[in-house]
Amino acid sequence: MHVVLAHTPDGVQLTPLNDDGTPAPDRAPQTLTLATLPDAVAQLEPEAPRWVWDDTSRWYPALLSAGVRVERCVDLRLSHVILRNSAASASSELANSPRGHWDTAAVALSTVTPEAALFDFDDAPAHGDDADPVTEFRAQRIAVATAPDPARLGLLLAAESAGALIAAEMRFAGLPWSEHRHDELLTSLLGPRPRPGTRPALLDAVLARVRDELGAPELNPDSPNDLLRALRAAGMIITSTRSWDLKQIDHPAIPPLLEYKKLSRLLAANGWHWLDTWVADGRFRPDYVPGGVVTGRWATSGGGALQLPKQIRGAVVPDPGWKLVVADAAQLEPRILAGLAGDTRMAEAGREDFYEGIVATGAVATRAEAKVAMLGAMYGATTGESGRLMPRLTRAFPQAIAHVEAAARAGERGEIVSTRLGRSSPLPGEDWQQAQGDAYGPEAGEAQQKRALSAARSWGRFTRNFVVQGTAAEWALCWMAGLRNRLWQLGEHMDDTQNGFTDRPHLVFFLHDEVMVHAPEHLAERVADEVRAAAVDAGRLIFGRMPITFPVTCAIVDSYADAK
DNA sequence: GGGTCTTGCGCG
DNA sequence: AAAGCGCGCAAGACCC
Repeated sequence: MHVVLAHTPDGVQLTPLNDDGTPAPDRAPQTLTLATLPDAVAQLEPEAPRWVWDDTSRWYPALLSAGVRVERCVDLRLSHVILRNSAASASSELANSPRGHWDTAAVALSTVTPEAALFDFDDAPAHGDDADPVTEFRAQRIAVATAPDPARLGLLLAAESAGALIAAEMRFAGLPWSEHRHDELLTSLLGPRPRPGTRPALLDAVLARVRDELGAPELNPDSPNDLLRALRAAGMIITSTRSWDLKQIDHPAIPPLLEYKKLSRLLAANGWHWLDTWVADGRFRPDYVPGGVVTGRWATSGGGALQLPKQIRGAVVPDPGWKLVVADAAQLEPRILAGLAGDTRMAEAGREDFYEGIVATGAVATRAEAKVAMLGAMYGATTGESGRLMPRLTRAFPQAIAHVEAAARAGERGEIVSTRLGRSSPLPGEDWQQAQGDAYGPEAGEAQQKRALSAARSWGRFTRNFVVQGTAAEWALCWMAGLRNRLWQLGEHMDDTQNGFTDRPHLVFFLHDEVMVHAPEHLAERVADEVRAAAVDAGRLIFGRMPITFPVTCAIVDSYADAK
C-alpha cells in the first residue's frame, strides 16, 4: 500500500493507493490537521505502507520529533529529478512535459530543526494543478513501468527515498560530539581560546617565526597577495601560495609557513566559532542534502559535515555505555568499475585487497602504482605517473578500461551517460555547445578549435567519472538503506523507553563510502556483522550474481579518531 | 557598505 | 596556462 500525504489549506489530505497508483477500494481518503498527523501515521505504520510525500525534509523531521519513525517512503521531488533526467525514462510523459512544480528547487529548501515540532509549509510555493502529489505519483509509476528495465530504475528511486529518510534521521539523532574534547584538541594545537579578534597563542608564535624568517614584521599571512610579495622579496621564485607549491621550495620560512596555514585553516573551519555554531547538547547536526551532487552523492549545507578534518575527529565520541561502529567500503570505486564493465578478470584480481590483486597479475609493480593507475583510469589522467601507468592497466584489463573510455568519448560528443541503476548525467551547458559549434565553423581559428577540444576532453573526464562515482553512490545508498533496516531489527526486542529511534543502534554519519553507527556497547559486534552483511546485499542488488566482492573495514571505537 | 568572484584547502 | 573527478566553506580580492 502507498499513502499519499498532501498539504491542503486546512491541514493534510491522506490518500491510500494501491501500488500501481489506483485508489485503494477499501480505504477512504482522510483529512487531518497537522497536529493529529503523527498519530495517524503511527497508526498506519504497522502495515508498512510507503508514505508518498513531496519532500522528505518537509514532512519527516516533525514526525521524528513526535516520536514517529516510518519504514519506507517515496520522495517525489528526488524521484522526479531522476526520472526527468534519466535516459531510461526519456520517452515518458513525465520527462517530456514542461518544467513545473516538481522541477523547482524551492520545494527542497527547508531548515526544519528537529526541535521545532512544526511542519515547514509557511513558504510553500503557490500550488498549481501539477502540484498534486497523487497525480505526480501516478506519472512517476508510469515512467518507471515503461522504462527498459523498471526494476533498476525502481530500485534507484527506492534507494534515493530511503536515503532521504536516513538523512532526516541522522540529523535528528545527531553525531555525538564532545565539546570538551574538541576544546582540548584546539587548545593543544592552537593554544587556549583567545579573546575575539586575536590569534591563539601557538598560532601567533608560528606566525612570528614566519615573519622573522622572511624579514617581514608586518606580513598578513592570510592575504595571498601580501604573502606572495613577501616570499618574492625573500628571493623565492613562485606564482602561488598553495601549500603544495610551497613544499617544493627549500627556505627556512617555509616549514613554519606551512604549519601556520594548517593551523589557521583548523581555526577558521573547525575552531571555537564552528563549535559554538554547529554543536549543541553534545550533538553535531549538519543539514544533509541527498542527491545534492549531480552524480547522486549527498551534499551538506552548513557545518561542512563532509569535510571534517582528521585533526578533530577525536571529538566524535559515543555516549557512556555506547560505541561507535565506523565502517568503510574498501576501494569502492575500483570495484564498482569492475562490476559496471562486467570485467570478471578485474573483479577476480581485486577479490581481497584490490590493489595488491592488481599487482599480483603483473600489470604494475607496486600497490602504490596500482592505486595511482586505477585513479587515473577513473578520473581520466593523461599526464604524470598516473597517465604513464594507465596503458599497462589497459593491457591487463581491456574490458574495464574500455568501459570508462566509452563514457569519456560519449561525453566528448556531448551525449549523456548513465549509472548502473539509471541516473543520467546532465547535458553540457550552452557555452560548451557554442564552443563546439564555433570550432567547426568556416572561420574557426586554431585557438577556437583548441578551446573546443579542451572543453570536450574536460566534459569527457566528467562523464567518465560520472558512471563510476554515480554507481558507487547507488551502491552506498543500497548499503545504508539495508543497514538501516537491519539496525532497526537488531533493536526490535528493546523497549523503546524514550524514543524508539535513538534508543536502538542507529546511523549517525555517512561520507560517500563510509558509515558510522552509534550503538549500545553490547550490540556493537552484531552491528559490525550487519554492516558487512548489508554490503554483500548491496552488491547483489546492483550487480546481481556477478562475482564482485565488497569488503568492509569495520572498527568498534570510542572515538572517530581511532577508526583508521 | 554590500554582493560576487577567486583562492586555498578540507573531505571522498 | 592547463592540470585526474566530485563537493562546501572562509576570507581576501574585486567591483559597484
